[in-house]
Amino acid sequence: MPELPEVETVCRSLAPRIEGRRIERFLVRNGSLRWPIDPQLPARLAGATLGTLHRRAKYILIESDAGRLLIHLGMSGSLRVLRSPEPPGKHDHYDLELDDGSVVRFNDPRRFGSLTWIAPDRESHPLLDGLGIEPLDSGFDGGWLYRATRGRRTAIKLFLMDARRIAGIGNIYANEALFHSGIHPRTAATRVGHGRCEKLVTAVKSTLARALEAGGSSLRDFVDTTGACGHFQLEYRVYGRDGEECTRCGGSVRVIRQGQRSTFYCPGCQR
DNA sequence: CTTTTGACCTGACAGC
DNA sequence: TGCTGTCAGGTCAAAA
Repeated sequence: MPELPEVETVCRSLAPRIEGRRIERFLVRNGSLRWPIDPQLPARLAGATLGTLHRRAKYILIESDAGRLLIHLGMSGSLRVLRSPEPPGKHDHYDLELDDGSVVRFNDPRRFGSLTWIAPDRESHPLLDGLGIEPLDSGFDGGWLYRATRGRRTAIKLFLMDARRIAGIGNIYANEALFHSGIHPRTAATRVGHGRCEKLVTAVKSTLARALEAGGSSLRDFVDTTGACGHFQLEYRVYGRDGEECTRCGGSVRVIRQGQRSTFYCPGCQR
């Protein structure tokens, strides 16, 4: 579930509920996530006051006077804010109990998510170092993409998804953006010229922005309730539509494998 | 350095 | 019904 727009939505929804709140108790039920949760973490953060939230790629950063929390939702993670107590489920791995009685609860069946900590005296974190440009930043433009792809023979779709180049474009958005820009996902990155770089950047930005709108609207109370997805999936042109009719040319959407992930595209529209 | 592959996990679903 | 295999929104680490 957590794509970049969804992580952004979670941040926006979470921020007003937790900024300025104090952590009364930090309860870890199962610390074996992608990386084990530091056993010292609950003690270090008990009593801390939470500050501003930020998103970097698909990471959620939460400032506090005892250091920063770095949260990743992985493939199946979600965060909810509970207003009244509720018995924890099988995959509810940790709770942040806040001073207003609410509980921030992390659920993640596959446990690909993570919770790490950046000490107050540390500038950054190894997981954040080396992340590429944010796709919604103004610096990410056609010229940037053109320069960055010169000499790169990897497929353009894999390039889009390489976090050390561009941070936060997931499988869905790579597929959708390539469809909207008419580029075949297997095209060598270095063979995408000026014009198509411009087009691709525009497609990436508009697809993400559109999904943020869609996610934002139906995810407004995401952290309060069920963790249901937004409705951007209703706008998928190729993702998950293997064998279905292309909405643009009427041809058949195809699926191939790239980097052990499924790539969906329209052979008629994408060259 | 770049590119590819394996690994981490559970759950849902298709096919037998 | 139950078994087996495949796939899933991510991404790091190791191998090639």
